[in-house]
Amino acid sequence: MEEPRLTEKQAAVLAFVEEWAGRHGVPPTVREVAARFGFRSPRAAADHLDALVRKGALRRTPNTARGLRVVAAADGREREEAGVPIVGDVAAGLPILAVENALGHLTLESAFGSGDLFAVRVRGDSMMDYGIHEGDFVIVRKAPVVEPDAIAVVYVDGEATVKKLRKTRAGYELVAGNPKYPPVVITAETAGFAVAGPVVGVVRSMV
Amino acid sequence: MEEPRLTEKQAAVLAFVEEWAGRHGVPPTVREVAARFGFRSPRAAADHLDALVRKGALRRTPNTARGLRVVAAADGREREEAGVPIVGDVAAGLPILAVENALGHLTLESAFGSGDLFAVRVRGDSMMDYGIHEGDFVIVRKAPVVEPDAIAVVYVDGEATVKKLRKTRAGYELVAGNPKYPPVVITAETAGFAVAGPVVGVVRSMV
DNA sequence: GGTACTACTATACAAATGTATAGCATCCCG
DNA sequence: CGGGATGCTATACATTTGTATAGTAGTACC
Repeated sequence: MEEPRLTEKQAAVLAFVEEWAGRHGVPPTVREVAARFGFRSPRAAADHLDALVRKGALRRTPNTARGLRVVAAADGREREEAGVPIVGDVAAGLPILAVENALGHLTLESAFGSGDLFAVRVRGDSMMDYGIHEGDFVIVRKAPVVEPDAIAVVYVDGEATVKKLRKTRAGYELVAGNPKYPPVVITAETAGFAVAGPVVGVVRSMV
Repeated sequence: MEEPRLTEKQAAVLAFVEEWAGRHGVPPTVREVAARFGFRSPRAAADHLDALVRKGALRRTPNTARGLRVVAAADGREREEAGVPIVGDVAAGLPILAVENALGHLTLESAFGSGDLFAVRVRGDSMMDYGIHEGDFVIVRKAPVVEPDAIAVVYVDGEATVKKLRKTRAGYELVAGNPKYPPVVITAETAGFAVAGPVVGVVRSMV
């Protein structure tokens, strides 16, 4: 089954389709391919896609939005162990492309420990200054007490929030990571206050 | 038991989206969801999808064909429960302590897609303004091309860095997320320049 | 009794998107 | 030399598809 070789342009289109699909969860449209390569006509992109189908690298579903499917990966690679390989630091020269050089594998478990964890999604910008943004997942370890000045998820009046927990004589002070929001004072009398646990990590998906 | 984060119907819709995406390579359209459940109006399906988004189980790209993305697997109950349970948003009252009410499970794969990923640890404060801090793990999808203005890992002169990639006529401009660092101009002549791939996520461990 | 959420029907619009038609230019191969 | 593949521009449909508007009904909750 000698598939005809792909031209440079076709390979580039195929790589783009793969990348887009991975990034967005859905393959690109004909016009999105055209836009990426600066084509002024969707026909140009469609031509390439059709060529890739003809050569067996791609499959298309007619009359279907984003009806693309990569059959042959541009660089036949395999999926191995769980997690994501850690290949080094960015800022020091390193041979990233060689996955063999992986320093280890990053998994949620390895990164955050295997305690009693849960995740919540952050809404709002109240923790911006601590690098926690809207849409981030915050990983919390279930625990009734936290260290002083730890960032934690707490319940106040039945509502859950992420805040920096500062211990005071009377109780706690909940400090936001954004000057827009004033601290909240918690005393023994404050109803509906409870500590869910410290934030042990943040996961942000930018896909 | 009457605190199910997802209703039965919503869970069914989520499961269908997952299944369809697996079988067809692309997520279903609103109307395809409607057809599956016998809805006579696309609105009914859209309602469910929106509800799933609101509850954090799904993500949608507006005005985009098949712009669905499953964030939290629906079948975490009966299959392997890898990852960390997602229990909701912080800022809305929610019964976090009951893990049974989980919206799904957060794994690196579900969060970042299933491409060819690797992780690197960030050094320095050059991407501070984009919420990427020293010590963070940056998740990168191996790809030779990235979208305009994407944050990506690139090699310059054998050294790897995270930067915002801005396309220029002559080549690229590498913009740091910190005014302290001036942009780096890349032309065709620049030696040792290569794109590792776009940053698709950030993982920060604060343990 | 009112409000909110779920769960739909029905209709319609506008944007997103695949596809068709018609050319033009280059390059390789027999 | 001629034909085929490549690689495009330009324009125009016809669907496909997301979304908006307007209702109806049941349930839960306070």
